[in-house]
Amino acid sequence: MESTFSVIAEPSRRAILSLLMGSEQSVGDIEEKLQLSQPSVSKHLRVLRDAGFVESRVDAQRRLYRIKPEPLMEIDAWLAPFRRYWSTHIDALERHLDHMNPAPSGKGKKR
Amino acid sequence: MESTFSVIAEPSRRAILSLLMGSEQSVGDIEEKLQLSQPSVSKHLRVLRDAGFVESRVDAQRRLYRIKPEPLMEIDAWLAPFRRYWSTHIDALERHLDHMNPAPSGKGKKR
DNA sequence: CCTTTATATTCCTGTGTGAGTATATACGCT
DNA sequence: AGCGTATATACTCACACAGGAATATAAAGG
Repeated sequence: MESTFSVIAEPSRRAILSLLMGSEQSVGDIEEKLQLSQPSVSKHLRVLRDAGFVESRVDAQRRLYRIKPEPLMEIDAWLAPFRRYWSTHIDALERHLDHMNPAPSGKGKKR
Repeated sequence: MESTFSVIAEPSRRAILSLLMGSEQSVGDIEEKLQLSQPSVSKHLRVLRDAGFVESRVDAQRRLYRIKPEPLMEIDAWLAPFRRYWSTHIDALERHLDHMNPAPSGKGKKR
């Protein structure tokens, strides 16, 4: 089974998740709005569901899919320490935004 | 070239990024601390650098790698709308969390 | 029942990628 | 120069995965 991170490595799957953020959608809706083939949509939804990103409910012949938050929250949790890191290292970031200054002409590096 | 998201789909690369969050590290440091082969570390660092996640500076024979924030911030930006989504749909999330917890005490449960 | 609509699954194939091994490059030291 | 250390690259190989085409399953409706 695919890991949480590799699931969202796929652009179509990210697009599906973004689309589902608006409201629940049927397979046909997704197919049309994202211009994907029907089997492709079904297969991506399968992966998303297996990883817990979405769940479905039945509506006659259709299946309506909607987002489940947990896996994305998990990714967000992984990112959290890095967010803290930026805020305590803004200086380093700013230095970087300064762009590369002319190379230090000296040598004398050691360790 | 690999997309920002697929770069962090790789567990070793996420581990490298987490390690670099502490401080800059040489290839050998990473190799030892993460128990990876040297070529593997170098190749992952290549991918990370090509995608802008890290940069290196030279220290004698060694290369010291450190994090660059931009790509992770980009991922964080993609995640942001979903975060807003949770906060406006906390009810649904709570229902879900309720579902996995035993009910506090004698309250009616309907389902 | 048979047909239509909606979705899921199977099979095939090409492509990309991670790991391992071996080799190349770069730098420093004596 | 020659050696040791540190890192990068090349070359397999095996395998996972996305896409397309065809087919299977499911539900509704005449």
